[in-house]
Amino acid sequence: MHRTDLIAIGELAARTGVAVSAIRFYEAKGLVEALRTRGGQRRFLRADIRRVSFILIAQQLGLSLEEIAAELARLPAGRTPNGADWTRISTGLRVRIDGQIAALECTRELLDNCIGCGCLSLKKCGLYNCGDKAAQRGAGPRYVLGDRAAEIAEVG
Amino acid sequence: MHRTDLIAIGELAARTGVAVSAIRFYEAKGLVEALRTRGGQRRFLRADIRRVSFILIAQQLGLSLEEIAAELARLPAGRTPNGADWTRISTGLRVRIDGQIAALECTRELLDNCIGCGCLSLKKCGLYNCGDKAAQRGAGPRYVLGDRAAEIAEVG
DNA sequence: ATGAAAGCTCAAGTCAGGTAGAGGTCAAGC
DNA sequence: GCTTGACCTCTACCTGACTTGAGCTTTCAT
Repeated sequence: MHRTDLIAIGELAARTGVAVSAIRFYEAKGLVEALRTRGGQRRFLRADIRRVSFILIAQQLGLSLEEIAAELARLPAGRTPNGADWTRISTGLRVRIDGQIAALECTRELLDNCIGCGCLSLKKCGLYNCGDKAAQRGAGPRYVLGDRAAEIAEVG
Repeated sequence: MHRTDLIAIGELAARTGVAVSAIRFYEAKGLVEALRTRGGQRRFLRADIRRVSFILIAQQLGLSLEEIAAELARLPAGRTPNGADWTRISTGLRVRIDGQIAALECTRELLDNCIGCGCLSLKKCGLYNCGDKAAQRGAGPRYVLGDRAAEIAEVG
């Protein structure tokens, strides 16, 4: 149990459910780091299983890999992160969840008003202004969506 | 007010805040339909402003264009959709919002447990099983995320 | 000592949801 | 009738998050 602390990429993949190719991709993006054997193969720390788990959870909450990298950067340097470290960093996610819920509740309320009149008037409803959060959720090419919709004319 | 019922693509763009290129893209995807002038220019119905507005709102809730197309397909054929039609179709979105909120609340609760122990153990937490909704939110290449994470081993 | 399984790099492809630009046409007001 | 701005098609490109494949090497159990 002293040298098995290092695991191969395949095992990390199996333990986290992430594809091997994805782990290499994460490494390229700086989300995880690997030691190398003399032969050039990657060897990860057991602690990296938690790290990858965190990536998955954060992704589900809509963080981009870049944002996740920023969060992970706050883990202690040099030392292997422990339970308390993960607790601290995960607490940030909770705040994000709260924000998302609030935005959705706002959207729901506005939609209810809209359902009442069937208008779908962007101006009246303000359906677009419910938290930038709501707009940003969902990766992909939606960068603009939040900004765009602020002052849109009324429905003809 | 009888022939101005038809609007050019630029006006539809201006009224909805969507780029002209995006409207053409939506047409290509079958989300909107256009009549054509003899010269080949697109002419939209005023009612299409509502249609595009619906697309925007649904997008914010995380529906893909394909899903939105499916929703829109339920609008009355032949007849121009009226307020009641939009009310009916928008009500579907409300259900979706409720589901998203529930999934987030579940995730939050599980995360709270996790924060308690700092484990990030996917098996123990079940953080991934909180509503397939939560997993699918966020378009882009995440198709797999929901399926993948079901039976993942415990953290070493 | 060897052979299969797992790993390596690097370039290219995929998918969603678009944008940008080239090169040419239409419509409307003067 | 002409000009100018809006419109047309088509191809190519963009981002994010990966996957796929080719061609080659390392590791490990026997």
